[in-house]
Amino acid sequence: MTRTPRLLLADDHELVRATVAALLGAKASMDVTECADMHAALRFITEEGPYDLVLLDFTMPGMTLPDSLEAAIKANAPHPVAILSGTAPPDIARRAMNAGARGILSKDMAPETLVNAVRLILAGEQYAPPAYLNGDREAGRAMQLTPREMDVLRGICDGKANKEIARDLDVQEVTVKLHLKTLSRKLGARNRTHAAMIGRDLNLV
Amino acid sequence: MTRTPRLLLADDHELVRATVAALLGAKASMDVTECADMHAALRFITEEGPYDLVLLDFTMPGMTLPDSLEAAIKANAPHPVAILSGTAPPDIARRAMNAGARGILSKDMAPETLVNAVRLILAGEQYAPPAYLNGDREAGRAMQLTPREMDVLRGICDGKANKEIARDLDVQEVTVKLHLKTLSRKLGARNRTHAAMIGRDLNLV
DNA sequence: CACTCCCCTATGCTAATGAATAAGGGATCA
DNA sequence: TGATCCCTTATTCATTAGCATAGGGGAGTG
Repeated sequence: MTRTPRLLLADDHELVRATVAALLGAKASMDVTECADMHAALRFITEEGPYDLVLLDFTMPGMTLPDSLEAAIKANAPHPVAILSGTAPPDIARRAMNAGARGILSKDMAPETLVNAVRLILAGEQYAPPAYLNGDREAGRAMQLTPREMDVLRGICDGKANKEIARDLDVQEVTVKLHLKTLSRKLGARNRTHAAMIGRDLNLV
Repeated sequence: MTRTPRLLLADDHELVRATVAALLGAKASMDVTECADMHAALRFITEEGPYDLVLLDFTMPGMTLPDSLEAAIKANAPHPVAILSGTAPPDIARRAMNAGARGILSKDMAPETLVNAVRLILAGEQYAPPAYLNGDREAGRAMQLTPREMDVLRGICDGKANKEIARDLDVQEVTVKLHLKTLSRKLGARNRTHAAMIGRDLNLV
């Protein structure tokens, strides 16, 4: 790549913008434009784009999945759009990739990794942490779900009530609740339904 | 196919057995063996099998998914095993097919359709109602989910609470509950989590 | 042995879900 | 103009889910 890549970085956290922009701008010699919400991002893309790469925070004003992501992808076509996430739960990642995002970047990746991931996407590849991409069961094990937690998750995915799962596993209902709470924490789920969906996305069931 | 196909029909409802056996036996000239539970089915398969096709009710004594289904498939290999369902919710169908079942037959299919489906499977094909097989969105529309119900289902699949969905859709929480109840009935789901999984399986989200 | 991790249980509480019933407004169609 | 369907809201109620805190027992490891 001979030309200086032009990037658009959209994130409502100023600290994140500054950090990432410094990293990609100063250390990787890229031309980084910044903005703080989805509306501005779309304006930048249509008026000054397409950019070689658009990085979108997935929690920022105006950002919706998949609508505004798709709008950005369409506006920036054929150049790639990637998601910059704090902690993107796997289902968000899946939906973003399904919608056509070319990568999932995490804000707490090692700086070198982040730069390399951006270069990868600029080169036309995809990038997503292995745990995100089309869940092989290794991802699940890496997530350290204990056998009992798996049992409970399976029950949840069948739409069973805690009481029912407790009967099946021959334990008390409180125990099921405990496992559910811990596995939800591990999966980044906000409740049983979310946990079930994430488990399904990771092919844990 | 020159030889008379040998079938094993396992269902704990005598009426169903009689009906289906008469249909396949008398009208389609097949040699149908009957039994009433999973234990007997496995015994028949190992002692007198393999059959050209094994038909298993998915709600009968001893039947478990995926364990005993897999046992039957293994015992009857390489000949096919199919599920005979009353009203198999899509997630059951998916899991059965994933486990290696070669078809999903419904007890309330038109008799000709049932016979044809059996012949199809005997010929080495697969059979499942279109609504079951890897959900194209047509299946969803066929299931008549109204736009609002789809909105609610999407919210559920994101792990959102009713209150949250209500805010997003700008309606009252009771309205969300109503939509949830009706869509759950349509999908055959027992609760929100189950509905979310079924919706996911049908690619409605 | 002390430490950690997994598994299980108990108590107590608040919030969310689910179900039932009743009913009004708007759109479409015969 | 009924009939039907979708969307909406209200009210009430029982059940479930979810959270926090506190603890015991077992298995494995430095």
